[in-house]
Amino acid sequence: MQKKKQQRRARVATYEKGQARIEAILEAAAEVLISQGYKKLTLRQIALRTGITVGNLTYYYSSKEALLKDLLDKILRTYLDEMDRIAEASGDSPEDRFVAIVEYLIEDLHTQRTTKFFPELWALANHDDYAAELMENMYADERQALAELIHAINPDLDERQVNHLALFVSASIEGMTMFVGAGKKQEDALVSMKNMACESFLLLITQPGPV
Amino acid sequence: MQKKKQQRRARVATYEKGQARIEAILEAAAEVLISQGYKKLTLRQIALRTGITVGNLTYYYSSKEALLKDLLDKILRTYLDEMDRIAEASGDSPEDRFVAIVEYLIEDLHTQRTTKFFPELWALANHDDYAAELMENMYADERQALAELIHAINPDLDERQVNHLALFVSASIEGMTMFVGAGKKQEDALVSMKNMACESFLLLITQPGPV
DNA sequence: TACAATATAGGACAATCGACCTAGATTTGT
DNA sequence: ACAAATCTAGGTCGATTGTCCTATATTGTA
Repeated sequence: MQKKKQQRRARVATYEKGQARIEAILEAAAEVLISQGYKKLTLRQIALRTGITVGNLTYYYSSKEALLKDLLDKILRTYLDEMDRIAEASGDSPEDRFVAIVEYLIEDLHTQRTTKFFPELWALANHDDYAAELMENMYADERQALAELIHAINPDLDERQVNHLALFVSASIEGMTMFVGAGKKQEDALVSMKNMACESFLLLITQPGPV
Repeated sequence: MQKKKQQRRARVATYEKGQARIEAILEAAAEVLISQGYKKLTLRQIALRTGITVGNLTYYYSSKEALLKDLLDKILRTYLDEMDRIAEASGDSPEDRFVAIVEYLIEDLHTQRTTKFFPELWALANHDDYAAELMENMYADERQALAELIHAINPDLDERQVNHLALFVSASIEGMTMFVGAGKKQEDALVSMKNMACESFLLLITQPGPV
């Protein structure tokens, strides 16, 4: 048996003050991660940004690992929630809804938060099993939403084709992060990318080639 | 005047032994970065893997920053060199050469090295100016090669269209890293992605929509 | 108002990091 | 073969890290 170790997430905060503190801590941690990178995501930086002491921080999170888990959970959940909101709020035709999601995902790239956070997540997932699993689950949800719309657009596609198309769409969009993200040199090409992506994806869905 | 500081790269190694040591150090550093991530890329890990002492390591690299620069230079150069080789070695028609490059880039994803290294590079580029510049230069070279072929395939496209198409192609491929890379859950979809990408890209190039 | 639960501050601790120093071993050119 | 250049080992140093501990302050409740 290897390192068991008491591994609760955040301390159960019963008072309002404690609840608010945990929120503040996670928001401060997100800001540090995004503005300074994972290397500088230290307990002291987080405490400083939250406006509390390290001692107080460790009262809420007994380990950095637990804090990181809550942080990743919180951030990824906001992205999934927002995507669900977009998917439900947009037009009735599957094409409209598909385009709405693709456009949302691409437009979201020109926020500093998204541009900086995801590469950190991908690097983290390289060597952190929990981050890898969380990331995989998030993208699986995203692909599921895309796959349903793709199937509705072209019901002739079999399940494998639909899943692979969703995967291609998702991967293509994520790849834009390093090029048209906030502050990147090609940022002004974001609109072009959006149009190309929509056109290309719809063509691929409605007129699938061999394989 | 801020931190000037003597900033040579590697010590000028005049003996054969020294030259070989530097090569061994950079290879060991690459292995550590890929197998353990940037967080564990410490002078002690690198020295251990090289089979030398930390004192000896700092004789060749007076700072970790200098070592990292040489490491990134070396790795990125190998990718550009390989891409040039592929571009020249493949068929005569621009379509063939375009497809050859796209297929090479995608197939390369199922090596551990590529799958692990690039997310580390992207995260590094988030907060390290040198890494960001080096990365941008590499992708600019890649886009240049793609753009030339795209123009040859469809000479009717204007320069802006060609550049944006090259950007879309490059971004789409990079995005696959997190999904069909070595050890990823969707790795078996790599062949499908390759076919979809080639089909989709060629369609986009030969039948461009508005914008 | 009292008392127990919760929250906070401040510091100590071992471990690890990059950087630096010095003395000795090895290699090369003469 | 010998001196100079190069390479190597081993240790120390201050700074930073996550974690832990104790004393005090604040809060909710009986």
